Amino acid sequence: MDRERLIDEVLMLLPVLGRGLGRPGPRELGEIAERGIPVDAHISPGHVQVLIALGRGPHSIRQLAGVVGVSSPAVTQLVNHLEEHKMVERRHDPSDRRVVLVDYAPGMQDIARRMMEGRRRRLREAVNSLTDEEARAFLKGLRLLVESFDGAKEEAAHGPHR
Amino acid sequence: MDRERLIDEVLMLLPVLGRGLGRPGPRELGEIAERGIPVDAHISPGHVQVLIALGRGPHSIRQLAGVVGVSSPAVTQLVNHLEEHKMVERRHDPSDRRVVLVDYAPGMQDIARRMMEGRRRRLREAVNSLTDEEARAFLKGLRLLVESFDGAKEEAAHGPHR
DNA sequence: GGGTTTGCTTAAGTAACTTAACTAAGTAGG
DNA sequence: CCTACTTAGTTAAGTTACTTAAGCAAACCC
Repeated sequence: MDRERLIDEVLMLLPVLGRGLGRPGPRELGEIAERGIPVDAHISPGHVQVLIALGRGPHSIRQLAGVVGVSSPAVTQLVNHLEEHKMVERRHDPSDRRVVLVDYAPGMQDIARRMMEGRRRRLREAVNSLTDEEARAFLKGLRLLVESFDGAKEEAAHGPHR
Repeated sequence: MDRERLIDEVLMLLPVLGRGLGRPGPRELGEIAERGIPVDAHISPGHVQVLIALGRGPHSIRQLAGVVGVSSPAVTQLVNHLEEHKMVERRHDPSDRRVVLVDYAPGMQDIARRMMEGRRRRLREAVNSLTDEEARAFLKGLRLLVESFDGAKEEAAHGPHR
C-alpha cells in the first residue's frame, strides 16, 4: 500500500481513537456500583493511565507527568479526582518531604482494574483479532509514533530554529 | 508477548497519541507564512481530519461528522474556523438546499496539504521504520480499534441493557 | 397545504488540558 | 547557620474541543 495514503488514513484514525478512549463505556459505572463501591466517577483516559502506571508501584507526581505525557498541574488534578473517589492515596516520601508519592488506596488495586474492564474488554476484542506477529507490529508502530511526538515536543521546547 | 500487558500498554500509549496530534508542530505556521499565506490558524486534529476528508471530494456537514467521528455542531465549528482562514468554502447543494457542501477554497488543496506537512513528516518517519508487512498490520490494528469504539458508541446509544 | 422529518446552526455548558505565579522543602557557599 | 538558588507540588486563570438542547428552514408526504 502506498505510504502516503497510509499516513493520511492514520491521520484520520488517530483522533477518532483519542476521542473514543475518552468515553466512559456504558456499563462500567453500573458494574462497580453493584459491588457496593460508590463510584460516580467519570474516568478519563488520563485517569486510566494513572491507574495503570500505579500497577508498577507508587509514583511521584512528576514521574506520573512523564509517563502520562502531561504537565504536573494536570496530574495534580487527575490525582485529586481519583483521591476524592478513594481510588488512590497521597503520602509524602519520608526521604524527601517535597515529593508526593501516589499509590492505590488500600485494597483498590483489583477494583481499579475492574473499573477499567469496560475499556479493556473492547481493546481485547480488537487485539485478539490480530495474530501474534500483527500484534507485535501494531505495538511497534504505536511506540514509534509516540517517540516521534516526543521528539516534536523537544524540538518545540528548543525553539523552531534549532 | 502477553496480551494483557499489551492491552495495558496500548491504554497507556493511545492517549499520548491523541494529545500529541493536537499540538501544532512548531514549524508549520512559520513555513506557511514564508509562502506569503496569512495563516495564524491553530490547526487541531479535527481540522486535519476535515482537510484530509475533502481530498476525496466535497462533503456535507453530516458526512464530515460521520467521517471525523464527532457531532454536527462540532463540524460546524471546525468548518467555521477553516472558512475564516479561507481554507474551505461552503456552498449549498443545488439539489437539496438544506445541505451545505464543504470544499477546498479555490487553489487551496495543495496549500492545505502543505499545512499538514509538519504532522505528516513526523508520521512518515515513524511509518517508514516499519516494513510493508508491519505497516499493514499496524493499520489493521488501528482500524479494528476504531471499529470497536464505534461499536461501543452504538451500545451506549441503545442503552446499557440491550 | 398543514405536519413531520432532516440538515445545519446557535447557544450554553463541561472536561481536560495549558502557562504563570505561589508555597514549602531541600541544597550549597561563605 | 542564613542567605540564595533549585526542585516538587499546588493554585489560579484561561483556552480548546467537544457535548446536548433548542431553533430555523428546506424537503417530504399523503
